[in-house]
Amino acid sequence: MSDIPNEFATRDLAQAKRAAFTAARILDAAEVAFARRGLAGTRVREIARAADVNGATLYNYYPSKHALYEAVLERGIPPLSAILSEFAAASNESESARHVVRAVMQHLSERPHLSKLIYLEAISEGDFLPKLAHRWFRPILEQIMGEFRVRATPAHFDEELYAYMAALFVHLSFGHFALAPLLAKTIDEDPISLAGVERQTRLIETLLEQLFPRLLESAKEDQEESELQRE
Amino acid sequence: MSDIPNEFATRDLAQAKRAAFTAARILDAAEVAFARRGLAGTRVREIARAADVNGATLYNYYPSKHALYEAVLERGIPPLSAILSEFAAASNESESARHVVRAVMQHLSERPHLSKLIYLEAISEGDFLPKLAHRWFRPILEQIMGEFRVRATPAHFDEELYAYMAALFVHLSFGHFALAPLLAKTIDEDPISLAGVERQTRLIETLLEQLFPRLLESAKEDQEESELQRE
DNA sequence: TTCTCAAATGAACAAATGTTTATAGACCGG
DNA sequence: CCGGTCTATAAACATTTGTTCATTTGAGAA
Repeated sequence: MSDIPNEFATRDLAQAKRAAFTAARILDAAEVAFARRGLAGTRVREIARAADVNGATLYNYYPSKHALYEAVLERGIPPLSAILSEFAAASNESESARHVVRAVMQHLSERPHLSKLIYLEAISEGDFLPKLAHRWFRPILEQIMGEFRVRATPAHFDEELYAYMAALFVHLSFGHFALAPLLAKTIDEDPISLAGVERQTRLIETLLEQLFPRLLESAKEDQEESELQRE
Repeated sequence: MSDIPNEFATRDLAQAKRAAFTAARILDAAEVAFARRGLAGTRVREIARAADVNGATLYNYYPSKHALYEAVLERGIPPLSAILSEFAAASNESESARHVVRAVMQHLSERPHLSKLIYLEAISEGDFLPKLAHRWFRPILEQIMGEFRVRATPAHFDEELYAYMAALFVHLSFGHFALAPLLAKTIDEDPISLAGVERQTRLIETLLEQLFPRLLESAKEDQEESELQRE
């Protein structure tokens, strides 16, 4: 099976390496471009120029602009899910929520385009949105729901309330990177800098760990209130 | 000054009305389109089709696609600022924060494109972003800073921390509408429906009114901590 | 060096883009 | 019904768009 003639093997290996390199360069450039203007707003030649290849070269690796766009998202999502499932395994320890927050924020600060890609896809209601919902957002939701069911409270709430709490977490982490350019133009500190990310991370940590039980309590009251009103 | 010949006046009035009507129809269609795909991703003909006018008609009212885009944003921002300044006037009563939240959320649910426009402009770092920062985001920041300075605590924090708290509010209100399509694909309830908006409004109210003093306390500790570490 | 073959390219294509211009249409006072 | 004036249109323009294809380049094997 592995007895490919050596001459060919080494040759193919070298070529495969080169090919992989350009493919990656194109994918990186595409990520940056798509994260700024979205699928419809990005020009193929612009990606090519940024990747320093001819416009036609791009089509040696990806059959279409749309396919390239999907490739960008397909590469971006798994690591995000990985962070969650990693902590889901050992989630019995009490500090786990704090750790997830830090891990997510650190990952996002290393790949600041991800948040923007997700927001753009959501806002424009693109073709990829269903996949995004099922492969990325639903797992987050499940994780947070499980977390709260176990630790926070004996009472249980509608699915929707959990979903909104999961969304709250997303708003504060992913949203921070999506809105960063606006915040940057308003204050002096760069929200994407180490200091900025650290500050936001602490804010989320404080909110989630220390205050969420209270939030649950109060939400319970709200819910009972509105159940009363319903009668 | 007002003695314009009557014949002309009535004629002009009727025509002005018609013109204003089409101009508004174009502006509305443009708002929807730009809120989905942003400036670069939106096609002029697409706006024209949605407004049910010929592509050329559009240029009788707006000199360029870019100008039309700016007109959309110029119309959207003032009401947002108005909500704030309205409550800023009578902000001594204790329930004011709660009222601002409700007012903002209600306004956004009536004009759900606004959030998306803002997020798109921020993400793509468009030409309008500086104006957005100074005319919309900075006032919010000032308002919230003032609020906290007066009521919350004797200690004071860096400008940046206040900014991030203002941003927190924006994430949860505006971000809710921007991310709504994703949330909608993940759960059953439509986040933009009356029930959905009400739920999110309560979440924010609970968070801000009941929990923010504690958040400030804890943030103060964090700050002192990091000041200690700095030495 | 020469040969081979995948990788990269320049030139070309039809369709779509933002915008302009010359013409037709609608409204209203006479 | 007429004539003027503003509004709306169809057709056209140059450029840019996504994509294809025939050709050239370049690195490794002989």
